[in-house]
Amino acid sequence: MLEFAILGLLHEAPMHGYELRKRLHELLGAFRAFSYGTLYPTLRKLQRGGLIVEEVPDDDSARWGRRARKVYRLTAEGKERFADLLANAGPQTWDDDSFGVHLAFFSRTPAEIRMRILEGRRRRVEERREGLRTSLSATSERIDRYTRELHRLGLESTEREVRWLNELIAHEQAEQREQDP
Amino acid sequence: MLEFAILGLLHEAPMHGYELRKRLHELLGAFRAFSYGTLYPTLRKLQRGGLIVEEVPDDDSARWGRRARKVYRLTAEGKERFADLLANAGPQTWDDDSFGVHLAFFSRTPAEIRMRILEGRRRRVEERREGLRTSLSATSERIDRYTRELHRLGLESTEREVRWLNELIAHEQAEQREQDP
DNA sequence: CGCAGATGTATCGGGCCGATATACTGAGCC
DNA sequence: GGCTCAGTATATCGGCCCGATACATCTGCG
Repeated sequence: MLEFAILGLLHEAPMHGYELRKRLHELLGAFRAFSYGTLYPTLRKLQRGGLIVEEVPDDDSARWGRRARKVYRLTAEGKERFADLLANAGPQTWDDDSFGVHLAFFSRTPAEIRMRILEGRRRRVEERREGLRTSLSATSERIDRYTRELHRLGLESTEREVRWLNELIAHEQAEQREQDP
Repeated sequence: MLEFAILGLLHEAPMHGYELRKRLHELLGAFRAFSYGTLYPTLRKLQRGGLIVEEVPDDDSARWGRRARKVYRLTAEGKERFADLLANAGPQTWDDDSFGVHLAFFSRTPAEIRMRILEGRRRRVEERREGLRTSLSATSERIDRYTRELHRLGLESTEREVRWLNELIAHEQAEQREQDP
């Protein structure tokens, strides 16, 4: 997931680790964090895989004190890999964790993939919603007041997300109709 | 987290792994999964720590084929440990991941700890809400339509959760007043 | 009788987090 | 000039947890 996000962000411009993390936070803030403890190892992994290259700017003015910042730039292979990941819409794509990240790069995602992701996510959230409805309608003595409240909040947010997804899907369809004759 | 949940569930009755997972799912379904890949290693860890004991029922009728189910029972140390964890209300308690689990065992949590957790969680969610408001009000060209939509959904759900927390907190306070003269 | 689906235990590789260490920069203050 | 403090920047390590996978048994259905 972080690999995908890094590749997507470096598409905008070359960046160093700290900056990547800030942009990541800006983009996903509420949904996903990604700590440095994952970021730096992942950068090294991408580097080893030849998807990004590290560049220490020799331009003195671009330097920062005596310490050099490491700037990462996407390679051709990296761009290719990102395109592959963009076109990939599997079941894990609609996980809580992945969905937000994929959405953040939606404007670069092919229209029919966007649709598949949106609909897959909707199915997923609807399933969860039904589970919560069942659990709430059951007059089970097993579930106490607080758990019930938790499920009530869960039900509300799944319902809200389904509505939100429906809006997005409708918008996509409208756009599609504009494109086609 | 899983350690906490297992200890809490075994408080109800001794159980084997599969059953624990089902109860866990019932309790947290929408918020947290906990796969077997975590469950079984954690059970062994708890066993090594002396917090639970494994009991293979010698009663033949309780057996399941030739293969014995392993039933786990809480020890006195385990109960003690769970009580400690219940009384502990630190900043990680109001993480997305932990909060749901803690709430699921709220009826066994001391009232003032419940209050601290609820208020801590509220602060946390309010901070996230403010971040999203800022990001949405900024007329930034950096953020595209889809990311904006994502933030809009995030804002709505944080707002709803704050309201939900306020209700819970009000209810707690009302209960407190009933107790005290 | 056979077979699908639920029950049940277990391992392994890998992703990610939180804590922690280290070091430099710039602004504000006296 | 010298002080502190917040922000910038890179990095490692232990540990939690997930998904995939494997294997075995029981139950109900046709």
